[in-house]
Formats: sequence, structure tokens, C-alpha cells
Amino acid sequence: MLTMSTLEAYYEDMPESTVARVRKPRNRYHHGDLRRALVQEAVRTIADEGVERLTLREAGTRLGVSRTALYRHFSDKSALLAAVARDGFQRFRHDLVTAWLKAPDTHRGFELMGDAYVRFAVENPGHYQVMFGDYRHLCDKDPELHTDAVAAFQALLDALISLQAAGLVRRDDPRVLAEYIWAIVHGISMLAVNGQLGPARAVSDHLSDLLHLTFKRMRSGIEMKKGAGR
Amino acid sequence: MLTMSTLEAYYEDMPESTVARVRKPRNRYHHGDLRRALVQEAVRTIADEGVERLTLREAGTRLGVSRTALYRHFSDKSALLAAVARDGFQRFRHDLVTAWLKAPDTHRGFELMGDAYVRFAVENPGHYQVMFGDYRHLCDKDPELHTDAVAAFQALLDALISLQAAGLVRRDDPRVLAEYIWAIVHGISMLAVNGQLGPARAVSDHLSDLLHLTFKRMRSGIEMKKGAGR
DNA sequence: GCTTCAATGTAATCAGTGTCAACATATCTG
DNA sequence: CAGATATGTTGACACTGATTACATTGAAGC
Repeated sequence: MLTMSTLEAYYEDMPESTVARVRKPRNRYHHGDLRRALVQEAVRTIADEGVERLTLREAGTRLGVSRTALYRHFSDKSALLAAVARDGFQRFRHDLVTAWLKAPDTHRGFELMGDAYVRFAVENPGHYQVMFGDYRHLCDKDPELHTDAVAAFQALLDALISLQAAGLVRRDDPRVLAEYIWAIVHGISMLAVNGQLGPARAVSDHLSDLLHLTFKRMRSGIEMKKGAGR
Repeated sequence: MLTMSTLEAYYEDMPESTVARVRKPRNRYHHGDLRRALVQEAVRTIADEGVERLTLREAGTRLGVSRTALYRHFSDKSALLAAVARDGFQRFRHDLVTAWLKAPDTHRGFELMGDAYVRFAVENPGHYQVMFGDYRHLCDKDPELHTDAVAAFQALLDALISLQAAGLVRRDDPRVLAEYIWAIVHGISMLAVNGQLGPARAVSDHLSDLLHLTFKRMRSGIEMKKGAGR
């Protein structure tokens, strides 16, 4: 069950990486907090130029550090990407919970959450791609990634359970129902990120159209109501 | 608008690559149909070992041909992947239409189509990943990819329009509604392929549970009906 | 039937990548 | 202050995608 205090506890711990930008302490042999700096740098590069253009050598060089230095902190390139994904899931959950708390226990709050979901994906396409790209493989590299991902999903699940308790949503198995809804927003996000949504109008306008209909149909279904047919 | 003949026309043209397996004519300097063979080989490797393990050298070697021979047929590695994606979208549309035609113009047919969609993704994860992974970039390499993708989407759209005409589905803008439904099955497929669906039970059982609820809720919505509360 | 020539396949080579092993330096612990 | 440990560096290796210059083929045009 969900309580406000639980959600505010979520709100408390901001993702570490947004707290302070680690600068390179020039002329020092040791960097200070290279691990965090590497994750930040990777996130930045991925946002700017995409996942496939992230190279370990450049990441190191750009931080004023040797190209193999990161092997002291990550076993692998995949391990670095796993850290990036974890960072993503933490920010992600933060965004979701913040949106929900603007109008908790209401359909409106749930819609805000959905908006926040899609907005995160569209505004951080590279990051989103890492998080949902080859999740299985990344989880092997860092088991805690799964914990962070589950925590993000839990935010949705908790909100949904609240709505059920308030009598606003059907009492299906909440886990399965949450996965259904997760799949909807995830699907929209992926299609939007990949530019596979309607080539006709401007994407952002079109996206908001789609989101509007999505919330309507998610609530009331696509089936023609009896007597409503022509 | 959709007519049976249109759909049967779709059914006619099977994807080329399933028609005949191109064998290597050994001891010949010229291969014969290297282009198609390369696409086949790429598809096979991707299915067996994943996209990231596809290497041009091995593909060439495995076909008994030099490692740079494929540059006569594809400008790029991306171009080869674009061809793979095209092949995928063609098979994909074929599967969708076949399923729909088992019970056309009915909710059941629509469900069969959804089943076929998810099954394609789960059974061809690598292929699916290429098709929906970096679509935008691949489209730059081969403009016809977009045509094939649109054709697959059109199969869903046509089916949906049929259902609307039969008075079985609400008369929303069919394009936006189709994208909504596309997003749902796409989202489920991606989550399933990435192993991000409920770690508890066996995935396949869980997936069919989720699909069952999906079709139910897609039709009737998630909202609590008036008077149905506790 | 012969020549011409574009299409197709090959060999040599290059820059760039992730990774590892051996070594160097700074920081921590007693 | 003296190891010991954590952290960063250098050099090397195998592998990748890609380019260039060259070789072979088969078919079109006379």
C-alpha cells in the first residue's frame, strides 16, 4: 500500500549525479571522484551524440585522464553503461514521483505521471535507450541495476494501487495492470524516440494528440458502447 | 478503406528471403546473388548471437567470400542492417495479415493479430531490435525502409478501420487510435524481449496473462464502472 | 566471335576501438 | 615514517569497419 510518507521518502533522495558537477582537479595525479565523473561524462556524451559514439578513450581524455583509467572503476564498458542506466532509472523514478505528487490519488496525477514518463524519454533519448536497450545484458554486469529499475516501476505500481483503493480504477491484479500501463507509455516513448510516429504533422503536436487520446482510451477502452453505433 | 482483396494482395507477396536459400556456388569468382545471401546470413547471425556480434568479416568469410566484398552491395554496415530491417518489416506484415485473415473483421481476428505481433518480437528478438532500435538512422541509409515500415503499420490500420466500419470500435481518428494500439503491443514486445516483465513466474506464462488482460482492458478500459465500486 | 567495359570480388592497408599486463604514483593505515 | 593499497599510466594486442588500388568475370555491342 502507498502512503504519502513513502512517496515523500522517494522524493528525498535525489539522484546523486545531479547534486554536484565533479570538475577535474588539474595537475593532480589522482582525480578525486573519477567514477562519478565518468558516469556524468558518459551521460553527457550519450545525450549529445548518442550511445554508439561513446568511446572509452575519449571519455577518459575529456576528463584529463588516461584512456584506461576507468578500468579501476568499471570492469567493462558494459559496466559503465550499467551505471549510466542506474543513474537514469533513479532520475526517472524521481520525475515520476514528483509528477504524481502534484495531484496524488487522482486520475489527473496519474496523467501527469504519464506525461512525465514520456517527457523523460523524449528529452533523454540516449539515456532511455541505454536503460531499455539491452537491459538483460547490463543486469549481468551490475545486479543493482535491477533494483533501481524495480524501484521506478514501483512508483507506478504504488500510484495505481492508490487509485484502486480510491475506487477510481478496476480491481484487477495490480501488478499485471501496472505492466499493461507501463507497456503503453513505454511503447509510445519508444515510437516517439525512434521517430516512428506519424510523419505527417510536427512530432510534438502529434505526440500530445496521441497522449490525449491515450489517456482517454486507457480509461474507457476502444470498444464501441452499446447503442452508440450509428 | 480495407477490402479483402487488398489484404489478400498483401498475402500474395511473401518476403523474398524466405523463398529460397541462396547457397554458395563454390569455386566461382562471382557469387551469384551475394546481396541476398548477405542479408540472410546477417539475419541468421543476429538471431543466433545478437546484433552486436554481427561482424562484416565473419559474414563474408562464412559465405566463402572476401571480407570487403559486401561493399559492392552495401555502402555501409548500417546499410546492411537497413536491409535486414526491411526484410523484418516484410515478414512482420506478412505475419500480421495472415493472423488477421484467420478471423477478419472481428475482435478475435484483432486479438490474433496482436498475438502474432508479440510472437514475432519474442521469436525474433534480434531482428525486432534492428527494426525498432535506431530506425531513424537506418532510414537515412535506405529510404525504402520507411515504406516497408509504413506498410506493416498499414496492416493494423486497415484492420482497425474494418472494425470501425463493423461498429465494433469507437470512431476516433483511426490513425491516432492505431498508433495507440501499436504502442501497446510494441511496449509489451519490448518489455518482453528485454526481460523486464515480472521476474516472478515463468516469462511465457506471465506474458500470456498480460496479453489476456491487455485485450480485455484495451477494449473496456481501466476505469471503474459506476456502481461497480465496493 | 571478338573486344570493351562495367560489375563484381580481392589484397593490402589504415585509423580507431576495447582490453590487458606491467609499471608508476599518490593516499591510507599501522 | 614505512609498507600496503588504491588509483592512474604506458605500451601492446587483437579485432573492427572502412578505403584504395588491383584482378577477374561475364555480358553488351560491333
